[in-house]
Amino acid sequence: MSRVSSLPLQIPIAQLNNQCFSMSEFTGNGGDGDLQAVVRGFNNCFSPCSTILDYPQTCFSPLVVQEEDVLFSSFPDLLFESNVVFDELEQLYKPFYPASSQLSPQTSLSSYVSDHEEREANRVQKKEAFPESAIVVAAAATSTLPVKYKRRKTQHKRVVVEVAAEGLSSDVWAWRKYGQKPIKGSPHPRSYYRCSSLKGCLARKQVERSQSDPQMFVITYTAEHCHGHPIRKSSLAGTTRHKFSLPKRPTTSNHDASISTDSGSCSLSPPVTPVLAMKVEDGQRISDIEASKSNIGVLDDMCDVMLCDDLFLGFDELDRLDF
DNA sequence: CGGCTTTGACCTGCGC
DNA sequence: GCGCAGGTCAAAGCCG
Repeated sequence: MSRVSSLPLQIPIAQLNNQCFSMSEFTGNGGDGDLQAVVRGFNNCFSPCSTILDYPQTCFSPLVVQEEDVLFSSFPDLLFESNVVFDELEQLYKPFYPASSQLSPQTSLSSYVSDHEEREANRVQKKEAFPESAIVVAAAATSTLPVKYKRRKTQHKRVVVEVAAEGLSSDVWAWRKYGQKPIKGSPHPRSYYRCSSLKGCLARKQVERSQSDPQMFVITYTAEHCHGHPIRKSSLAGTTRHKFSLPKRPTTSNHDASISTDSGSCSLSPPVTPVLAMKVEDGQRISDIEASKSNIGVLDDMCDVMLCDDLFLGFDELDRLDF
C-alpha cells in the first residue's frame, strides 16, 4: 500500500529531471560553499506564489509518490508514527484555493495525529530504530520565557523537509541568517534564519545538511509568517545579494554546511526537488488518529489528484492574479 | 546607508 | 543542581 509520505523525501539528484543542476554546478567551493545563499531559495516548496507556480509539475511530480513507496517499505515502523504535512500545505495555500474547489486537501488528506504521550513514546522508539531520521517535533506555545528568549524550540509548529540543493534555489521570502551552530554528532553545522520580509515576523528556519545524504538539506520551519506572501514581482528580495558569502573574518568554525550560490546562477532554475514533509501538533487526540487512519485509503487514491488537480488548478488561478 | 553575514557570548531546555 | 546542547543575540564588518 502506498501512502503519502510523512517523512522528508530524499530524491537523489540523479533522479531529478534534466533541468536540475548538479552539485558541482551549484556549489562554488567544491560542494561546500555557503549555505545561506542557497537557503533563501527554499521555501517555495510550500509557497503557493513562488517559483512553484511556474513549475508545479516538477515540484509535485509523480516521482514523489513513487519514492514514498520505496521510503515506507524501508521504514514501515514510521508509518503510524509520523504525520503528513498537507494540513500545513493547506494553511499556506488556503487563501489561494479556487472558489469553486469543493475538495480541499484537508478534506481528502487528513494527517495522522497523536497526543503528546504517544508521540513521546514514538520518539524514543524512533530514536532507537532510526537515530538519523528527521523527526518533526512540534508543540504549542506555553512558555513563560522572558520576552528576549520567547522563541524557543518547542514553542511553535515545526515542519521538517528535506530537499536537494536545487530545491533551495528560489523563495518568495527573504531570510536573514542570524546564527550558525555546530551540532553534536553531525559533521555539518546548522544555520539559523529568520524571516526578513517583515520586521517582527516570527518565522524561522534552520538548515543543515542531511547526515544520511550530504547532498540533501534538512530544513526545519518554525512558527509562521505574520504577513502575506511578498508579491511575486518583488520576490527577488528573497534572492541573495552576495555572489559568494565568505567568512568576513578569520574563523575556525565549520562552514561545511554552507553552499555558495546566488540568484544569478540559480534563480532561473525550477525548484525541481519534490518535497513532502510531516507535521505534528500538540493537542491532537488518539481518536483523531484513528479517524485519520481511516483516510489512508483516501490518501492512496487522492494524493495524485489533490496534488495535480486541486493545487495546480489553484496555482493556475493564482498565476492569473495581477500582483 | 541599509541590509546582510559572521561568530563569540549568552540564555534556556533538558537529561542525568 | 549541574553540565551539555541547542537557539538567539548583538557587535563587527562587508557589500551594493
